[in-house]
Amino acid sequence: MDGMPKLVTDLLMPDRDGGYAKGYETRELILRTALHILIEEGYRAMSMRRIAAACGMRLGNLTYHYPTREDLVRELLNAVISSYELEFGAIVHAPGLAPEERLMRLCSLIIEDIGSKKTTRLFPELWALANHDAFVYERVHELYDRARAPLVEIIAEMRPDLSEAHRLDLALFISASMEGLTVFAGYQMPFAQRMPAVEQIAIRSFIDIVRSYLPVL
Amino acid sequence: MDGMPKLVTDLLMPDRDGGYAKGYETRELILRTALHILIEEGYRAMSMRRIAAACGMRLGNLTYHYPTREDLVRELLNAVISSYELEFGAIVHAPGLAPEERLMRLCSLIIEDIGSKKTTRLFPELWALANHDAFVYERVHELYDRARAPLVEIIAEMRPDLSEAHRLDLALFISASMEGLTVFAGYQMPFAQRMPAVEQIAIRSFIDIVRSYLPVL
DNA sequence: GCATAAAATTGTCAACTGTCCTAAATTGGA
DNA sequence: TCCAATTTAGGACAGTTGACAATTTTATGC
Repeated sequence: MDGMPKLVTDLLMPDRDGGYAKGYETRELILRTALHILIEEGYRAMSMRRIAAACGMRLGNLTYHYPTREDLVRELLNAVISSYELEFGAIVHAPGLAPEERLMRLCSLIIEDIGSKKTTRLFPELWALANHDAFVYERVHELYDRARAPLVEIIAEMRPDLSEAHRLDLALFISASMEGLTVFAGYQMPFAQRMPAVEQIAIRSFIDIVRSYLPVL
Repeated sequence: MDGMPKLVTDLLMPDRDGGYAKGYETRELILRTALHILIEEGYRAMSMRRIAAACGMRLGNLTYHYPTREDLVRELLNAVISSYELEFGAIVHAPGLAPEERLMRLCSLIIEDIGSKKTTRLFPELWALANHDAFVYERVHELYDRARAPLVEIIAEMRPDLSEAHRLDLALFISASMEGLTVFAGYQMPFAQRMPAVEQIAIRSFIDIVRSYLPVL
């Protein structure tokens, strides 16, 4: 399809409870196809009929597996976000390394993912949806909470003198800084080629601020 | 409506060429109403009929002023983005101040704007649209180019030793960092209350990195 | 105030949307 | 192998969408 690396597996399907194997495969095809349309053409184009057609199946079959569009969207988000959670859960358990080094590697991984087509295209859609849909809002920020956790841990090692709240502030800034790169240096964005340089700046900046941050009282 | 400050005037209408004053007012009402729906309910809800109804007019009249939905969206984006461009064009012409001080003020203004309901809600929609619409992509990044210009200027004063490309890299990082705050600490976002603390971290971090950045060869 | 350009109304069109229902085909365990 | 559960097909429904055309109403320069 696109690039080969695929940092994050596209979808993490929920466990199959009952039903035939065929149905499970069909549901996976449906969600994968829906995700593809969402990424390539946007949320507006992701209609039930459009998904069914792209799957090569009839509308009736689609609505058999996902009775309403809301059901489909919820399951799609769950599957997509779960795959990111899985990824960030398995990351950076590299003990023995200095916290600075682990911070660098973690940020590198996140920024590399931000440069991927999937993430660059998907997350702006999620951010827009989250502004008008409580379920999406909840699920997206739950993901960010988990992605921030290892960051907070590393910061805690580097700055045991700081309160938990101040560590969170630092993690928030770092997290937000990286996410913001999506729009400017993400996949096919105007400054995608500058990503390596900006990444260096970002990581240097993050280490500096974590080392030197002195909260105002 | 919401908060009173209104950093950026909502819309900058194009000059009226021909037509009655009534028509001009109607077009302004249409775009203002469309923007309101876009912010409150998202792009999907912004249908021609929905806009017409919210304006208290008939669909036929709406399509008289904007024959196609695409026309309306284009004009809306032009008007909205123009108002931001006007804002950032008139900003931070405060000579006599140290560049660090001007950098701080500029970033404060941008971050304050990011915390507003309008910007927090509007820009994620624009980012998502830009991924699937060349016109929106063009217009949004044109806006960012202009918003980055004063940043690059200040960086040039602080770091005359750097090449233009490296100044741009720094400006990109700073710009992206701030935009990223939208999702985490923007209007009604989970960490909106931490915005002041994160802003302090951001600005300290920006000044540090601009002062100390040493590009790799 | 009047004539005319502009604006607004009203109704219609085909295409698309999500949801639902029934019947046929398929799957996979007994 | 057979049969019941599951999956798929196919059609229908009411509602919505963007676009268009004919008509009436309103605004404004002369």
